[in-house]
Amino acid sequence: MRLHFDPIEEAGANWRRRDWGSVDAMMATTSITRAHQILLGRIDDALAPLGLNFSRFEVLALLSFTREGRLPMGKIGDRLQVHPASVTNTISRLEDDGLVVREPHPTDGRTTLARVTRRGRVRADQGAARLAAIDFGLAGMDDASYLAIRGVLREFRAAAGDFDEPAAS
Amino acid sequence: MRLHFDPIEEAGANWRRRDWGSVDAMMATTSITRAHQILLGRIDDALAPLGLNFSRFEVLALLSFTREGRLPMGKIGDRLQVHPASVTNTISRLEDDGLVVREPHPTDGRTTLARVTRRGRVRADQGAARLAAIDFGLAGMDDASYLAIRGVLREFRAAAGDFDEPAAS
DNA sequence: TCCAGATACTTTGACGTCCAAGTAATAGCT
DNA sequence: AGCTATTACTTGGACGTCAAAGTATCTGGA
Repeated sequence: MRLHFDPIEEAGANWRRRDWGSVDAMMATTSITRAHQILLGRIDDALAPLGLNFSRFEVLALLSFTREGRLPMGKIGDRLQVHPASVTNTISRLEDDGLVVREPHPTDGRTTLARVTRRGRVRADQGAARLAAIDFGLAGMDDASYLAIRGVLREFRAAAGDFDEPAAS
Repeated sequence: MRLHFDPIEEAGANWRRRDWGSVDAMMATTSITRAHQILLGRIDDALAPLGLNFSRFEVLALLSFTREGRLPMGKIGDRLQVHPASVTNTISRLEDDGLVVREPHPTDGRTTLARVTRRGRVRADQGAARLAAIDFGLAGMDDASYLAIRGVLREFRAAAGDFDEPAAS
């Protein structure tokens, strides 16, 4: 279904007519929401043939970046900003596919480590190649726009307390 | 959990080290994903006291913008870019709360109309006020950034076929 | 040493979204 | 009119996320 007008501009006009306020913020937020929806759809489509979705791929990539290819479940959640229950679920599915294994922590009995397997590393490489091939869903956008988005949103994420700003702002 | 570094910058460094390609696109997409996550969390928190989430609010707002306060289910899905099954679910829940009613289409027996009730209109107004109060989750961002985001993403959405560009590009 | 509180993960249940299949009604062609 | 394809919505199942409760383990103070 292709609309013959920009639904966000339309919403902005309605919002203004109603005098509901914060029109520019509404349009910006809605733009981000819609862009996210498009991107996630493309990414999941690209990864589907590998039996991955974006969440699973992110975990594989994160593990493969570490020195020993493993992390405590909790750290994975912290890094990827997902709920512990979601980590449990994601790791269980990756384990079912033999891309990850669970290991006990050597000294802390509470902690479970997830370790990426050889197959998992291969799968991560394949996923990365597929994502790069579609420019992470952003295909067609120019480099300046990449940087603009990243810059504006980095500021936003920092203000939201997503991470500590470096001392020298 | 507040990290002491920007996880996206970190991911970019790892990605580059691995030579996985499309680093700037990866960082831009990840930024959008994370921003969306933050925004949706704030918005749903703001609407929760009203028994709404963003999806439900969007439907109420959309209906209240129409001349007669009603639309076919399918049109709602087209406008908000959500699956028909999701529309069914959302409308059912709004109906349970008395914010919307289903009506048969006067001439087309296949079609069901959703109509916003008086209570639904009030609830939409309340939701809009709450969202405006938090600047749609973007609080703290300046007006120039709103416009920058909207401009860049509008181009992206148009390229993605989200809507037809006006003749004079 | 012992125990209360904190930490780490899992389990259960509620909710939202999507896909695929099913039901009902309309539209178009003959 | 009659038949077929299309359209509109709903239902059931799979999956992902989150919150809250449960289990196991660790930590730190008495």
